[in-house]
Amino acid sequence: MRDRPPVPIKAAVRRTTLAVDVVVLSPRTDALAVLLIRAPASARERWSLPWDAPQPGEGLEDAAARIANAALGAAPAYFEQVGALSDGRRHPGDADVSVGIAALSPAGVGLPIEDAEWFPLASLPALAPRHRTIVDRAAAVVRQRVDQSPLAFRLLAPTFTLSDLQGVYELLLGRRLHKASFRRALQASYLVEPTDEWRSEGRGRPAQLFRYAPKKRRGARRGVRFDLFTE
Amino acid sequence: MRDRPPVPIKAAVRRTTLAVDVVVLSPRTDALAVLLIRAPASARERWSLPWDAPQPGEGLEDAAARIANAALGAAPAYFEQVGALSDGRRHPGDADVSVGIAALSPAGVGLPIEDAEWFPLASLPALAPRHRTIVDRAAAVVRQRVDQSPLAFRLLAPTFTLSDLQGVYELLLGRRLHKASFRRALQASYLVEPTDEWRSEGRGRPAQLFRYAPKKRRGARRGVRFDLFTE
DNA sequence: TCAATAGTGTCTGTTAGACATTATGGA
DNA sequence: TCCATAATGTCTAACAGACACTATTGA
Repeated sequence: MRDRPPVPIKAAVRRTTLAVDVVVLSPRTDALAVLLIRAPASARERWSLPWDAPQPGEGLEDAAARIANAALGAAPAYFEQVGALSDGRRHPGDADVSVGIAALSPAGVGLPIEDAEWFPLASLPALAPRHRTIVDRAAAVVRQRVDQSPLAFRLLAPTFTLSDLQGVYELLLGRRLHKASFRRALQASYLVEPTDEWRSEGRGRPAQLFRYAPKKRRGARRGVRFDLFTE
Repeated sequence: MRDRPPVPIKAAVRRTTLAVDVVVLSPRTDALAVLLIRAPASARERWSLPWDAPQPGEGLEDAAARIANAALGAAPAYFEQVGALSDGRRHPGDADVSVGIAALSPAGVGLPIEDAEWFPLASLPALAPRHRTIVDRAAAVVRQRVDQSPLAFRLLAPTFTLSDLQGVYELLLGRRLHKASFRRALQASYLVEPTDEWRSEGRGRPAQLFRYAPKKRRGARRGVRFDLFTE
């Protein structure tokens, strides 16, 4: 059992082409939307994710910020890495390895450039296979981390109503939530504080505006949930 | 507002040096342990994570499997990507970008090569700064995903007692769990099935052996938890 | 006045943790 | 016999969801 290949302690590092592919997500008209840019006529698909190679010395999140900014016309509020992919799937720039990054932006922020457009997550046009995978993974990552990470608040303006917040959670989770339970749990979490402003939208009672203001508190210490469902 | 930099639709892809850094995790004597390999005398730190550049055409997980196999002498049971890093922190091979991958292996599997050793997660020797970051992130990722992913079962032999399983969860979560609650939740999850074998270890009543055998079931549909704790 | 939305109080079934008890082996 | 560990039953407090109700605005 001692004739295994030696450990590559100081292996020769090969050179690889690397792309940062950004999934800019934003709530648009009752659906999560992705920002896509029009591809040149020569490309096989007509749309693609905003992407680029990182500049020398530029961090991956910095590159993602630059790329998102160029397409959206504003800096997204939050970045979450989706992971690195180097399967055989085709990338528009034929990069060997892609780092997928989800960028979250509130509705109505920024003015996308002429060649960019929002598409609902549920009805995307054809994308290069690797971009398709990255979008799917980004959506999964965002859904998975929504209650460990303040993701939802990054899809909202600095002040928001509790119905706004619940709406974002419903978009992210893809299902309706119970209003009273949602507010009770939110109250117990000390994540938001009320402002003294109210917003009136058409009919109905005006809603109080809140802001994200998490209070330090000890972790929940709850039991194991075994939330694996094999589908 | 139209004089923003053009979108890099077809940017020139630069070449980058890429490393896959593997955090092999295994339960050893009541603590999670990481497999490190002895670095050459010329290196600044005496130990490092097993790592290598991916071969041309080799997927990242394939590379991680090859690298882990070379150090551990056996294939780990599970891989979970930790993410890509390209901050300025120093890497033993000076790679521009590292992809960190956590590899899980049951206790007692494999025979580490001569230059490899297990270190408890809580008392690691000095590592190159980027390796240190990757280890910390791997531990965080594993802790975070333990109830969405069958991680715990990959740190156990194919059959195990419920006390074994609870012990692994306690290692991963870093806290004690309530026995009756743990078993109730496990029962309700349909993740394990009993075998007709029993194991007697020293004193005490012998324990029944179980195996991981998840049944298809619908997702839990529970409410939002707001499990962000800012510490 | 009606319609629509915000926000809250109460009830009930479920569940997590505390505690106690039984079961079964080895020393 | 005693001790250690496995496995399970019961009680209780906390919680999630259903439902109903009040509050406050615009049409």
